Amino acid sequence: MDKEDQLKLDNQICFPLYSVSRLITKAYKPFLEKMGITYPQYLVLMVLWEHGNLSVNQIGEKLLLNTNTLSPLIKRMAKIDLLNRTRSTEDERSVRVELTEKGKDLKNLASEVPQKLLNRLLSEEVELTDVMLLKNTLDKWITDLTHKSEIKT
Amino acid sequence: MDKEDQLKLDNQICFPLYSVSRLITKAYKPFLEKMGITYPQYLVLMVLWEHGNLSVNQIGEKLLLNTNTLSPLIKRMAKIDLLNRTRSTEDERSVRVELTEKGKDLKNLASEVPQKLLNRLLSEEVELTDVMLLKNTLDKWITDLTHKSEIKT
DNA sequence: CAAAATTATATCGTGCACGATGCAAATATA
DNA sequence: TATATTTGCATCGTGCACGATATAATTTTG
Repeated sequence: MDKEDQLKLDNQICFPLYSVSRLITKAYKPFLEKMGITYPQYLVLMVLWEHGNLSVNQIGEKLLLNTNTLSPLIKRMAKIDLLNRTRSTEDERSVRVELTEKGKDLKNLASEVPQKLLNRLLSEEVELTDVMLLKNTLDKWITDLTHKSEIKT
Repeated sequence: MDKEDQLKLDNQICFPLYSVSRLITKAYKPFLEKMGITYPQYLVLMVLWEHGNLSVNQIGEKLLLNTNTLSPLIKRMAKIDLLNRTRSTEDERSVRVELTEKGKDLKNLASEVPQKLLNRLLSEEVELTDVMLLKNTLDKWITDLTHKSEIKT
């Protein structure tokens, strides 16, 4: 593959990754809308369901997000009564995030989501082929990388 | 895998996809900053380099983006003199997007990017393991899907 | 112990994404 | 041909992402 080809859209790992990521997020949307939440909010809930109360920072570590994204996000979630924010007493810098009953209850609704998503994708040919395309690009890309790193060592 | 496990972060295809996509975009950043562009702007340029002048709509088809995203994006690119926007004379609704000399010249700089990115990722253990994690999740996920669709038919 | 460095969170500005809506040009239809 | 529909683009509002910066609390260091 020459430099010209490498500049083509499908040959750069980033584009399939970027578009499939958006596609899958969109596939989640109808289910999340029923729960009244967005996709990043769903991620925060999943972390809290799994690990219990955490600080803003700890949530960020799990999701690879900084506070400049998380702070407003968590505040919006507090506004719709999914969680409470309280300053820690031992460390006044730290904000403890705690699920409300409403936040905890959503887990029941959410537990159906992964299955429903799979079923939905099975009936949507387009999305599935895009996912397969990503898989192929990713595989090729990883083969490339491994090959290169072997040469280096 | 029961419903409880399915709700865990790493078992939902969306999260690795979402975080690796952001990770890779971030890896592109230093290279794109030298060119004075963002990642979505880089995508638009790649499309135009490959296909020549296109309408806003045609660009959207390649990138899977609607005009509510593309219109402002392309206007920003026009502002920094990467391209020109002209209403088509045959069809007054259509806007033709045409690279400026500056936009065309950027291709030379860009042609180095894919190689440099690979090298960068080879030296960044963290990002690489995340990519591998995505690959594994994706593989497992696709196996699941194929299995399910076989049962259905 | 006081000054410096670190840490946890928050705010600001910019640029996406995207659903909803609007509008004018082009096309289809009665 | 008048009307309805479709098409191409744009705008608006909301919610992320994220670099840069700020601030207060805590910890480290001289």
